[in-house]
Order: sequence, then C-alpha cells, then structure tokens
Amino acid sequence: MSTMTLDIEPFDLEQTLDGGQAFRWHLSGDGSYCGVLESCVARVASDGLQVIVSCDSGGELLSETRERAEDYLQAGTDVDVVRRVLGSEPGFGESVTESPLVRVMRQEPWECLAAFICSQNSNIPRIKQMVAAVARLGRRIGEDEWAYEFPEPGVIAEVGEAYLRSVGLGYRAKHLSLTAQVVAGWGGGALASLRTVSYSDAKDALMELQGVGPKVADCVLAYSLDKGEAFPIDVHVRRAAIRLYDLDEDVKDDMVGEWARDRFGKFAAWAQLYMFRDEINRRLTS
DNA sequence: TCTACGCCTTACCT
DNA sequence: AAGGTAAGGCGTA
Repeated sequence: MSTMTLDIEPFDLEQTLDGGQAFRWHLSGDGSYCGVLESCVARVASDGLQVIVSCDSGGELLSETRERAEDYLQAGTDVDVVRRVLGSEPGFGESVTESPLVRVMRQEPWECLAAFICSQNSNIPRIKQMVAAVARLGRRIGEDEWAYEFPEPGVIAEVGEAYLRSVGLGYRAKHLSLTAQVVAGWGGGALASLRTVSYSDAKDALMELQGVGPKVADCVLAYSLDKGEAFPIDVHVRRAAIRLYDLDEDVKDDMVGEWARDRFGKFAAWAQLYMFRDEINRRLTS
C-alpha cells in the first residue's frame, strides 16, 4: 500500500467522485472514497488542505501510481482559470468561487462508455447497481465486493445480452452487448484514440454505437475523452440553461449544446456539472 | 431529412 | 401497496 499527497487543490470529494460522472466510488466511514483505478484499489481522502491518495497496486512503482491518480483527477487543470471563466455565471458562478470545486475527471473511456449506456432512463442508485454487476465480470483485485478491474469489451461481448439482462440491465443489455462487440472489434486503444480527433468527429463515431445518443456521447466525451466542449444535456441541465439564460422553452437540445460551446468553450463540461448539481439541489430544497 | 411519440426495464420513492 | 419517477435512445409513422 502506497500513500501519497497530490499537488492538487482540495475538491468536493462527494460531488466529484460520487456525483454522477463516475459510478464506482464508495463512501467509507471516515469520509474518504474507495474505488478502482485501472488495476489498483484506491482510496481518496482530503483533509481540506490536501488530497491524499492511497493505492494498493501490488508493488508497482510509486511514481506510476501517482501519475495515474493525477491523471484521473486531472491534477493539471488550472482551477484558477475555471474560476475566472465560470465564476461570474448566473446561478452557479457562486458555487464555483465559494465552495470546493467539483472537478471534471478523466476516466478510462471504455468503462465510462459502458456506464453511461447503463445510465439511460435510470437513476444513480440503479446505475451503480448495473455497473457493479458488469464490473464483476472483471478480474478481482481485492477483498471488497466492488474490487474488480473493469472488464474489457471482449469479456462483456462474450457473456452476451441474456446474461446482462439477468443482472438487471433491462433493455440496456442489448445496447451494451452490441456496443461491446463493436468496440472489441476495434481493438484496444481505439476508443482512447478519439482523444486526438475533433469533438465533432469523436461524437459522430460514438453515436454510431448502439445505445449511444447525444447525451451519452457527450458524457463519454466530457468525462473520458478530453472534450471540454462537450455539454451533456439531460432534463435538469436543459431546465437550468433555459431558466438561467432565458433560452426559449422549446429550444432544441442541439441548439442548447451549440449555445453552451459558444458561451463556455472548453469549459462547457465544467459548467454542465455545476448546472446539473445546482438544479438537482434546487429541486430537492423546494 | 425532420419531428412526434410509444416503448423499453427496474430500483427506489411516495 | 400501487403507481410514478429516473442523467435516453430507438423504431415507426
């Protein structure tokens, strides 16, 4: 077990790790979050001054483990720029400047894609359950019941739709099964290579896949493929955008996306996270 | 092409 | 306890 402090500003662990961009982090009693980083069982904690990551990576070099954690948490993001760009936005600007940041992370693309295929027409508890069931197809790397490497697409393709249905994916079983087949055929690294093409081309490529529409594609682009201009639009974000910026009630989602890219540029994904969270909180408190 | 609408599963809530 | 809701996408008309 290696423990390290990251040179990264303390952030909102709950909202970032467990707020709906990733689905495999578990809150433990001391306020830290446990989960899996590739083939490493990890714990992320914060004391308000620094971020502490503990990793059980089986004798791997500390420097590599650190690099992986910093990559996942996007330690290189200049959060001062985020504050400058989004800090004065109506409605959510204050939560950008006055509370711990919710960070856009950088997940492994296949796990991210599979998770968001599961996410459609569902809610976070259910998504977590589905993703956990899929994850159990991977290699076990620890004692905890969630400690599995996320399975390669070929593994998921092999178990087939019926199995995925039997563990609760419902009609999403077909989508994940077919998409796993296609992605397995692409070969390793093909998904990640979408990081090097334009937002628009990468989105088109993703939307060829079964179960991947504009929303799911944007989630994968934003949370795993470095596309800061992705702006995943669901009912909540749509409602928030219309209310905060006085957009037309029946504006098309495509238009909202273009509007967001125009206004927020490479920080659209960050803006979406804040708008989503604030809209959820607003509904809960009213 | 473009839009509208019914349908698909099920955990979790009231 | 029954019924509505939930971070959508697909197929058809």
